[in-house]
Amino acid sequence: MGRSPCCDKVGLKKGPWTPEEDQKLLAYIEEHGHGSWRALPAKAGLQRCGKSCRLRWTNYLRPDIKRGKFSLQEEQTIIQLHALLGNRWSAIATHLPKRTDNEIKNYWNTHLKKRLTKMGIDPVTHKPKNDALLSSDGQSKTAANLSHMAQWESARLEAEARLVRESKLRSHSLQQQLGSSSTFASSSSASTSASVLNNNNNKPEAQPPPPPPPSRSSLDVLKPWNNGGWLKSIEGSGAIASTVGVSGDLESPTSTLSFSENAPPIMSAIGGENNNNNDNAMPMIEFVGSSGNSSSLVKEEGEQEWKGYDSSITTFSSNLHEFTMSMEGTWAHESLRTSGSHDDIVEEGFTNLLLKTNSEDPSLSSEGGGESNNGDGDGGGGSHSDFYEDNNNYWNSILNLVNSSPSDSPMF
DNA sequence: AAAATGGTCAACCGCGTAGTT
DNA sequence: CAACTACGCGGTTGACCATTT
Repeated sequence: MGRSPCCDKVGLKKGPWTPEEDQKLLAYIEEHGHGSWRALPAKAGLQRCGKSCRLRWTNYLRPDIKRGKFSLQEEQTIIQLHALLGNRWSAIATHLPKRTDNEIKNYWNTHLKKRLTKMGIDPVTHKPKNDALLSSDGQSKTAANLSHMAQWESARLEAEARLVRESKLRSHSLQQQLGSSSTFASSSSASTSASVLNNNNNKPEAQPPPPPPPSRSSLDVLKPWNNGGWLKSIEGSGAIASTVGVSGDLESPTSTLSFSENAPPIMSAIGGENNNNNDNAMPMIEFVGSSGNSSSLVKEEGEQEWKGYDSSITTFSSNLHEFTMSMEGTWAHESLRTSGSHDDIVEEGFTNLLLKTNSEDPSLSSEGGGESNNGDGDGGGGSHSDFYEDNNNYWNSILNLVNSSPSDSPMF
């Protein structure tokens, strides 16, 4: 487990990059691709360690990087994904085209985190701070477990969405290798994408729920999840349709998580690049909710339109809390605790839980969880319209929150 | 005008892990 | 299987700039 000594070598330059260094690195990668980062500096004539070169490339020189202010939609995406994924910046970055994990991380730390804090929302848990204070230790532990489960499921979603990208990038890279000498962009992106995919899938959080499928092949990850039936159950509910191309066929994986208008508006990782004219289009989180909001999504820049935040905060907080509580109830489910059946848990799935966010379910409100959520994804006994409406409210409130919260409100 | 303070962000550091020998 | 290499990730630092005092 030796650590890379590359950065310990003496004589290597550190600190800000000069334009000359940038030019050298850029020219080398354009011509040869980055190849081995460790070997690159010598070949490119740079007095830098490979790590530094990689960082400079991925965070600054890469041609497919968008710089400048984050749009409102990007902010929304970050906040939501952070609620789901925590500080997994690379995973979050996969949903934000042309943004680097470093940039997102910085933006979160310098803008969004503060904004949420000012609003009385814990930026770590995304719960109202008052609520966090009230919760007992036991609840906190349970919530932590739930968070892990949520992360597993969200990771699955990431992987699925990323599959599309990976496949596309591979084919793109292949085309370029076949057709031209300029391969740097696609090869870099492809390797990054693949690596991120592996890395994320292989990086379980502290106490993950049941072990996920083996992750050597990203498709292997998805097979049990998709074929095992939990998605079927969701599909059966009409809530979500997820397909991964031809099973096990990397050639044409298409991944779509789409929702009908009446479906619970969780998030839609829009694959669909196959018929997308924009080659740079990445799977973006698409918030499908009640009307009205969609238009605001295209508003420019988050500095504006942060009005009406207080009511949104209230709604957001309470809904988020309800969501968490329902997760607690589900996670505490006896079958999940004792049966050890991975299928059960897999079938339950975070998405399913999300869809089941129904605070009216009495079994969910009882401590220690009750006999609920046995995973048929049918929405239980409650009325579908109410159920969908609750979920609509939940996600829309997040949208409203972001849409309406002033970045520099005098209120705070 | 100068000093102090705060905000931003590029870059570094250390760790975990996949892959290789 | 152990040792090692290489890489990517997230946390942190520090230089730079803007604003305030």
